Amino acid sequence: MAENTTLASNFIQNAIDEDLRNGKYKQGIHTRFPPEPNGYLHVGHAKSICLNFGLAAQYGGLCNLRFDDTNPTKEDVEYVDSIQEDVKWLGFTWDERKFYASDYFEQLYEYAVELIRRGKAYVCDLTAEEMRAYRGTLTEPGRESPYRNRTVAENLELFLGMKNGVFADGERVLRAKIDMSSPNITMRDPVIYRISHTSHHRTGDVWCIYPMYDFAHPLSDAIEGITHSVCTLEFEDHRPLYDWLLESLGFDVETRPRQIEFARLNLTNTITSKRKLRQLVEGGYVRGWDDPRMPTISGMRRRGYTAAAIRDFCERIGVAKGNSLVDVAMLEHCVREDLNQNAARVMAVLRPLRVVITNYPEGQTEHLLAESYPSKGGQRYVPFSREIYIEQEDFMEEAPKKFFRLKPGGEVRLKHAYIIKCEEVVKDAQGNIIELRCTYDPDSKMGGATAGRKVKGTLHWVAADTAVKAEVRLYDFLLQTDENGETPADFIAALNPNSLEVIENALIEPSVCWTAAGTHYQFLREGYFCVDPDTTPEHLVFNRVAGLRDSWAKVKKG
RNA sequence: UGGGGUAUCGCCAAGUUGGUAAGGCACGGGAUUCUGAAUCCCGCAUUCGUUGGUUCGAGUCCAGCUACCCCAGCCA
Repeated sequence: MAENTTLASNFIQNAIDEDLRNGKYKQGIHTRFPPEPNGYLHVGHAKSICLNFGLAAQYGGLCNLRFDDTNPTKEDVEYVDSIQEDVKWLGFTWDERKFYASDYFEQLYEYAVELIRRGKAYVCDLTAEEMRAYRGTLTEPGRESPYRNRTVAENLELFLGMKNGVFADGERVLRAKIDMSSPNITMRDPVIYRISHTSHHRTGDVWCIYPMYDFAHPLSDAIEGITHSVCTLEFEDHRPLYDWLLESLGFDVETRPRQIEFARLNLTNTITSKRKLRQLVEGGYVRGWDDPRMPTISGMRRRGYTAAAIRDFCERIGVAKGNSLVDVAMLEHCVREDLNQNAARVMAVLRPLRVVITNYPEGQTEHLLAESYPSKGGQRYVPFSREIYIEQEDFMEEAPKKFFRLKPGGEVRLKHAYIIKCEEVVKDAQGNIIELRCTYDPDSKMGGATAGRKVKGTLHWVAADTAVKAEVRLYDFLLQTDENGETPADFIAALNPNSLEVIENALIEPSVCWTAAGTHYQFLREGYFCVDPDTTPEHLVFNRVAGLRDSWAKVKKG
């Protein structure tokens, strides 16, 4: 592509480059995307997906998809299915390398046994509350558990008992034996296995003990031969534990995985917390995980965001270690840029105002040639007749000086058609404008004698007799954020009551009557739209992906 | 008051061994236009949280200070 755009490097690439220079990871770069199947993926995950798969591609390596399914109480197959669909849709492939942490339960168990044998883990009988008390605080060291010095044999037997289900949930845990006085709380003998008599979505009731993230993750990485385990900032404190485990179990320093942390994505006007998104779904604030207002991958897909736009966005925002809040305008810019190239142009009138062209022959219809892609070519025919509809917003009886649209006595160009002049305004008993009576310049269409005449405005329109009715759904931000773009503490109270506006009776040119869900269009002068899956042959439904940039709106505001 | 992090334009973000501040978004101005879109120009940090120090020279090195984020789940 353009070589004048210097792609910014990031600290992760620098770290990998350095590792490579130092002769580490001769086996090649290997990353992984490790979602927990406890919810739908959102934009924040898209950043991680692009990063992990992107890094692998960039270094000629591989990236695995791995479900981090070590907590059966929160996970479900519904989520593993949606996650795969979303990653694929984003344009990435894991080939045969789809794994589950649960694939390794047996090996993980063996590693835990080995840790016990090496005197580096013990079974602890403290209750959760007691353990909290023993852990100490941020400023005070913890105290050693009275069960810390059990013999290896005793630990082995107890751990086997845990595995065999002789204990109840919470009765005992397996802990790593590290350092209760460590200033890093993560190192104060962290729990690595807990008892939970819960059936797992993949392993069923085979296990009643499940490994904790801190234990399962580094080992899963090592088992898969991951070289760079990229995760978010909050795991930075866990890195010493990650390394401790691999070291304690004897993994080779030159080849074992290295954890690198980056800052998660925050977007203005956007919720990027799985927990909060779930609240929206379960509380009925949206129609589901794929509601077009949701920042989930499935929501954005339904809304009409393209995978290319999302990938471009992830590339542009970069990767760093500082917490940041990206302006959602950046995302919108990326969709517009993609859709401007790739969406067919079409005319649709959202809020119709009837216009009768009094000097146009009754009963006549012309099929005017119109370009569909300004940049790529492609054409279609648009029918024109005596009665048409224009946008209500495009007429003003008392227009300000800078209003380049229709006004009494004024002229305007109808896109792909003629220049018309407003001769009369028809109102109902209440004074509402219900119709405009205009005349047209018969020579002003493309190729005509007066085609070159300059009029200030150009309007989109549809012919009354051939227009197709459509439902159009307009979206606004789900979340109203403060001036700084921050999400208020009570985000439910900050939800935008006007995030969805449904227009039942929009009119669209007949060329789009056959269209499939997911097809993108630019409705001329209105924005980018995408056919919603609710569409049927009898009832078209469009989602507005994004409006066009609107400098008139700025002028209007002053 | 413990530990781990981060501080470069309104928002993201480059800045490899110190050599005299990339790029994108947003914004402003102009050109162009049968989409007030797109496109095209042009503008937009004498300054890198702050205070000192080292140096011919520091965003990059040193010291102090300040601000913000994360950590006390048998969640991930």
